[in-house]
Amino acid sequence: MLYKEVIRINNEINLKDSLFSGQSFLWIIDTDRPEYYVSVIGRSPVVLRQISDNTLEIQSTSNTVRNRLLPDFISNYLSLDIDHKYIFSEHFPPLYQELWKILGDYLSLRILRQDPFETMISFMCAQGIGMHLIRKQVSMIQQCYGEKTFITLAGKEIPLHIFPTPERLAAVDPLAFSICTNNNRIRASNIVLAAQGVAEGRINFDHPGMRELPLSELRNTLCQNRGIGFKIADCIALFGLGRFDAFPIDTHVKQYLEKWFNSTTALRSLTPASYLALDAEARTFLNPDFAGYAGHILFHCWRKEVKKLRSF
DNA sequence: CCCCAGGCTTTTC
DNA sequence: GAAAAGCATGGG
Repeated sequence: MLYKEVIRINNEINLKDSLFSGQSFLWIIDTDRPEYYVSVIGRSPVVLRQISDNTLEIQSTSNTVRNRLLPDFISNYLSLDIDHKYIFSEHFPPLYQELWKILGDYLSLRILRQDPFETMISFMCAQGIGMHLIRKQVSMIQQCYGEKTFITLAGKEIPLHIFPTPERLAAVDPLAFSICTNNNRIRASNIVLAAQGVAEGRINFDHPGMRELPLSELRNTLCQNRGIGFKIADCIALFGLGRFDAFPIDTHVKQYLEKWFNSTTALRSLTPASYLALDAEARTFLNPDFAGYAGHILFHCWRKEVKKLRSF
């Protein structure tokens, strides 16, 4: 049965940039109806469309999530509970006036609260390669190992794949799986090991405290797994565990820290030591509780406005 | 041909 | 300790 509703929100949102800024790699656009964005959240196929700055149309044909709860479900996913005024402190705009003007168009970017397992695997695919290759890997994992389902949109059935469960990925042959990891066998093996960790309960994202641990402890815990370093650990925390204080530092973040914030630390090569130094530095001009939320807005703005990247 | 992409691990000084 | 090489592929 089709369920459709319009939800109104307090803040503005840029839905497309929020979904396609590279925090989730799983949203697709139906070429016949490019204004509709389709994906599976949890195990529920969902369709979203932006109606105005602060209204969205949401659709679902699934009863996995009780449909009457869908608005709350979507609100949580899009972090609509987070007010814009928390993200940057009041001291920020006067200190960085030029940057603040450019950032204006990007403040409506929302961070998604995604599934932690999906987030972990997606960002393990993101080592030293371009965004399109990352997206290719994640969608191949979905299509090769994910359960197939459908969403009905305007009478047309669109096929979709649910992201595979930890148990499914735990059971695959790493060598065969490497066709999904850009032929990188080490990465394939690391992902299978991580999936086994989740399937066997050694990695437990539902563990009480996982979302309250001090950031350094959480990061060190996640880094126990092969293929996960500081950056990927922080991405899992930020996008998968709703830890908006986690501040992942990659090549782009390093670049904008130098150019926009005159960080001399950012001139050094990115090592564990300089990573921690940059992390501490960023918290002096970003609100520490929302450093990663702000960081993702800066990241997306940097890539689009300065690097002129079209595909993201 | 080069260098760079949402890095991490191993080896070498 | 810090630096360098290896991993893999596509695009500028």
